[in-house]
Amino acid sequence: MDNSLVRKLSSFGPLADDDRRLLLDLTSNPRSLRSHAHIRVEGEAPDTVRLISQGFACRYKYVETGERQIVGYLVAGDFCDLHVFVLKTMDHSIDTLSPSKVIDIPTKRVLEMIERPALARALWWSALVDEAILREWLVNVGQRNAAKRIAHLFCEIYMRLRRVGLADAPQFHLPLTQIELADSMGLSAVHVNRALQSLREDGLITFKSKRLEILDSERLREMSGFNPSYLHMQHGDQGAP
Amino acid sequence: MDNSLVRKLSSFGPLADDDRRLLLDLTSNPRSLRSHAHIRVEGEAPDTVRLISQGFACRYKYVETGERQIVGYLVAGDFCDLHVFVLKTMDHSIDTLSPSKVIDIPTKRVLEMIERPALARALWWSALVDEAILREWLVNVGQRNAAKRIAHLFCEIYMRLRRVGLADAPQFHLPLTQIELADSMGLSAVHVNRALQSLREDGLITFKSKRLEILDSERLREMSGFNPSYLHMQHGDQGAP
DNA sequence: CGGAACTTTGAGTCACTTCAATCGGTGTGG
DNA sequence: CCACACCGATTGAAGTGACTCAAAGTTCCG
Repeated sequence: MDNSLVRKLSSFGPLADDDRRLLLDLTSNPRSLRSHAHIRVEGEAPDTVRLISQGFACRYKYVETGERQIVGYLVAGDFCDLHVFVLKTMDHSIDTLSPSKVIDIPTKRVLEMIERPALARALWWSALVDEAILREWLVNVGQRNAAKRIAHLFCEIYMRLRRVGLADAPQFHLPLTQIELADSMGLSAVHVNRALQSLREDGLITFKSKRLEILDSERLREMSGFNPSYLHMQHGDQGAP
Repeated sequence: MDNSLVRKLSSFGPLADDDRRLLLDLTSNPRSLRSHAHIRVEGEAPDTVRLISQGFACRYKYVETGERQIVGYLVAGDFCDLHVFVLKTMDHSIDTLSPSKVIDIPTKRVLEMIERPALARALWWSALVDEAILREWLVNVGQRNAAKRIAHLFCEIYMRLRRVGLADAPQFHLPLTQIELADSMGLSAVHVNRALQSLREDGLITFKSKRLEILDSERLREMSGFNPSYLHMQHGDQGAP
């Protein structure tokens, strides 16, 4: 028996059976959300920890001009917020990008998790990796051109999906529009379109009907400067297909 | 009795006397570092938690082209790494930017801190705020033009220095070169220079000999879209001078 | 079938880059 | 105490990656 959360936390280190069982217990009874539903809204004060159990979502923030910046994607096994007990309000929002399932973990259960050293460490690891991903996005947007940014993002998502068992082959469902890609990478949608064309012309990817295929993952990684070490996958494969 | 760490954690919530005492105990015996010394190097495996007790430092990462992206600044009271027990290696480096003092907190002491609920929450808060700052940097670099990015950064640093009692007036020591500003904001040094000129011409700041003066903090905040809520300062002032 | 949302293309513009030179301050060794 | 060297700040000029605007094409879906 297995699910995305268990798989993800296992990529940090092996879990004992009872820890695994506790995690599996949590994930019963998910709530279904349609595409483009609000999971969290900036300013609200969550009193549970919310977990994505299926689907895709994104974190984002609006700026004064009305533009938005997507600051991260969430896939199955990712926590929306580990704020409970600590931060009063959300400083950003989270929306689904596809029909999804989410689980609300009541604070009581979170405490149970934290009391188990292995799970406490695994949660801490998960938070540190989220932060490392954010750093890498900043590097990406700050230093790379459009094609490289997008290529780097694709490499990252591929690795993260593999980690939870959702992308055995370098070919997977990726429910992003070019507009959403633009909002993630600090680019205009028009320019994203042209950058994608160039990646296609170079034989690196195809991306059509929300389906991404990585044709040459070695070259994609190299041209984008992708180095998966920031994902801190201490166990399991480091990615070569 | 007081120090930067205590002040910073107090901006999250009041501390009991014994918690405060424990924090003060930690901060005896700092180690002095010259300017531009390495605090942490990408790839190393820290076995302590390192804390900046005086001075300025920056986190950064190099990309394949040899450019670097600075992904954050550290001021007195900031932790370099809360990785211990969890992450094997550093995925980025940290250098001082001025003569500084750092403190190594052995894992034993970290455990003592975590055993106290109030301190555990305060550390968790500190980590969550670091992540929020990173998100805001991504928004900044992804969505704003050069002058606004720099203005936003100045607002942030001002708030963070106030929080630890290092900037009573909107005028303080800021040991950054234009090159470092460029590396932070994803800009060229030449363009940073011109953006600074425009901020000066608009009567918003002066910045000379590593000294920043904010002439009109209200307008600086407004033009850069700075909203301090992401710093989650639940106690203490929210910033208007 | 029709409309909305997304993708693609073209043309013109602009923010930011690169290259290159100069200027200024500061530390150092003779 | 001066001369040199070095680093950072500044300026100018030319190039370009990415943007905006606008229109047309395509896909999706009720």
